[in-house]
Amino acid sequence: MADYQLNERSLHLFKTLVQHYITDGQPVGSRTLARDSNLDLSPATIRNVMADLEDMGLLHSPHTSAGRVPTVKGYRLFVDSLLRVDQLAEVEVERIARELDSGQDVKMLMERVSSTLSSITRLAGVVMLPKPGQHALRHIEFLALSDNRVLVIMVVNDQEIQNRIIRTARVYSAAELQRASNYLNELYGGKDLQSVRRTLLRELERMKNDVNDVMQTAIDVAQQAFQENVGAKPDYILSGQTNLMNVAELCDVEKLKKLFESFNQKRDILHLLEQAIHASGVQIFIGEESGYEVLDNCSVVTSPYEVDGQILGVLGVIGPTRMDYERVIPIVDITAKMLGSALNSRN
Amino acid sequence: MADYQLNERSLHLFKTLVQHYITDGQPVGSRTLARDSNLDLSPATIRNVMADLEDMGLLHSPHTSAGRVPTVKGYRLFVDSLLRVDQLAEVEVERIARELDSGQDVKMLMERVSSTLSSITRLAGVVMLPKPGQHALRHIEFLALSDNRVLVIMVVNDQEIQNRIIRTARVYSAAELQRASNYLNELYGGKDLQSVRRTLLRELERMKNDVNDVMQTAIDVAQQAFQENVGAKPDYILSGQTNLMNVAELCDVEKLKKLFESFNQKRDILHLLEQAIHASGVQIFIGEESGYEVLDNCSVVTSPYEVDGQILGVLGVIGPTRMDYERVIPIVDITAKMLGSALNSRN
DNA sequence: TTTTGCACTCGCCGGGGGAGAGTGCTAAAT
DNA sequence: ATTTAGCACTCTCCCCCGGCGAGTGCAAAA
Repeated sequence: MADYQLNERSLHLFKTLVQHYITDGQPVGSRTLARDSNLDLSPATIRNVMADLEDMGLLHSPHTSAGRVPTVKGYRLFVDSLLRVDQLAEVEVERIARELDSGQDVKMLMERVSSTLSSITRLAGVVMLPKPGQHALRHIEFLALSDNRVLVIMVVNDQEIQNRIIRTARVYSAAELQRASNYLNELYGGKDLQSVRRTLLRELERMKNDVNDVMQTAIDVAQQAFQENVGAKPDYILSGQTNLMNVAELCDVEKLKKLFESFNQKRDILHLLEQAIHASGVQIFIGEESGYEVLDNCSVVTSPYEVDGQILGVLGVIGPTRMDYERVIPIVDITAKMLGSALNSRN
Repeated sequence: MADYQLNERSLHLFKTLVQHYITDGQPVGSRTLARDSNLDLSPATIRNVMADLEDMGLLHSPHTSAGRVPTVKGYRLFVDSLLRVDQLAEVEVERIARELDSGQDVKMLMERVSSTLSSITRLAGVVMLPKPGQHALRHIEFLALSDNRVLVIMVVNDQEIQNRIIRTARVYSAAELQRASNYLNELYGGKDLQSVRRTLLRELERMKNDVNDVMQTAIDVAQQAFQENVGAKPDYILSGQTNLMNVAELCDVEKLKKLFESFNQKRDILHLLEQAIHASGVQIFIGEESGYEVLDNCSVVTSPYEVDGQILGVLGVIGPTRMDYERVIPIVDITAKMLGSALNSRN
């Protein structure tokens, strides 16, 4: 068994083949490739090269007499070594910037990003919300409602607002609540939510009965307010699923159904995104590589977004394995950077 | 042309046919109907009856030699006159109650309702959020953020919280904002948001320069806070779209795509729901009756939900025309009532 | 090393034909 | 007068077949 080598020519042919396949979706044969490659070679020669590439596991024939199609390994090689990523056209950059510019709160901004990604790439866009543990408590406020209910408003990171309504054991007066919130703001302003919670619990334990009224109220109420759901689990926003229906490979209703169900269940996608958050820069999961069978025939292109070097979350798109990487990659890249600076500028 | 009459027998046969078609999805022929009707008639007789029903426009043959299928008019007759709606089993009522019971805020509750509807009926559930104009301002609060930004928190109807961040021309101190909110709460607490807005604008016009500091601040800030988006347009929540993929009639990817796109664009669905909100009790839109072509082959079963006789919104399910009305109708009905009382109990 | 020539393999597509389901009509039965 | 039986007919669905086109692999020539 000769150990095959990838010379310039075969690489060029391979790259041409992949590009052709990405735009067409059809297996590409030797004649077509001979025409497209600008190499002035006969189909027969091309066939020999293709046979070698197939032996190397980069190509694959759906059946005896159809052209060749890239394998997962082939895509890997393509995106890792062959792809040259174009600079994004100025127009597109501006378009992204424009779409992102007006945003009320963070969640809305994220929705914006997701739908922008999906409409520009014509794939499904996904954005994972900033992961928890990064939330610094900026301000907390209590508001008495009727029936022992208290509205808690927390401003975190100076940009995100969380509300919850809690039920309390007894009625608190507006003044009591005011004092409690003053107390908490003073003591814990700027601290991380998780640690606030831990500290509060410890405090409560240590002081038991031996506390003054203000603190008693504060701890009582705050304890409930921070319970569990603090900075809720990271979630994601998905847009443009309909775009996936245009993709021939996914036109099988059964497959599509599975995919959508997995979107609903969130688990698989979330795992994948969590994996992606640790790497920096654009990352590409090709087909089965993701390890989630629902994502067979799909690739996921992600990039984390960050503020002040702190990675807050990850965004990207989901599409067919044969998506137009040359276009998608810079879009995801730029979008992540712009989201980062958008988040930055509002601090 | 004899004017056909619907005697007991033909009605019974018609009803049986519709029920059969609803469970099977297959055109039903004379032999099948003869077996199912318990009438001890031969297929030939049935055929005569069916021919009459077809002449009346209640049935329709997909082609010469397939059985019959109900027309839209047929469905109308069926749901209006023939359907006897079963009491919902105790178990199911409890299930709905259980699914609805824990709910933090209103939006979450609505999401809950929508997904409950969809999982119980195995169709797509939809809930329109309370329409605007019903919002009584309970409390308003301002919180200074950095960079001339102010967080506005409004509690409306004592249950729903709205946040927005506004940018102000100059920096306001916490004390100023406090006074402004006191002022607004005092003057406008309990009033409808829309009318608050109108009054404010008038006020502003009349007083121009001749106002004291507190009022100036209050009006300045409040004006922005109430701008446009007050009580945002009514929106809706949709769950369980995947269920629609199970429905044979909708398995055509093109059709499904259109439907989903219309869900995303919201317009059509929203119009329909707005129509439904004016009627009381369960309402059923069958196929093309809705007037929206995307909803061809679909029916929409809705019911408004109300608190204290005040209709707040509407909920329902979307499914294939041949959905199981006998089951779906009481479910929608009960759910609307339960949502009403759930909303009531939190006041 | 590349090309030409050739036999071979598949998938796709359209036509043909049988099976099955269901109809409408007519004539007989009740 | 209504219901039934009989029958010819129609239409869909499905399977099978064969031709066509695209593409391959191999061997021999350039």
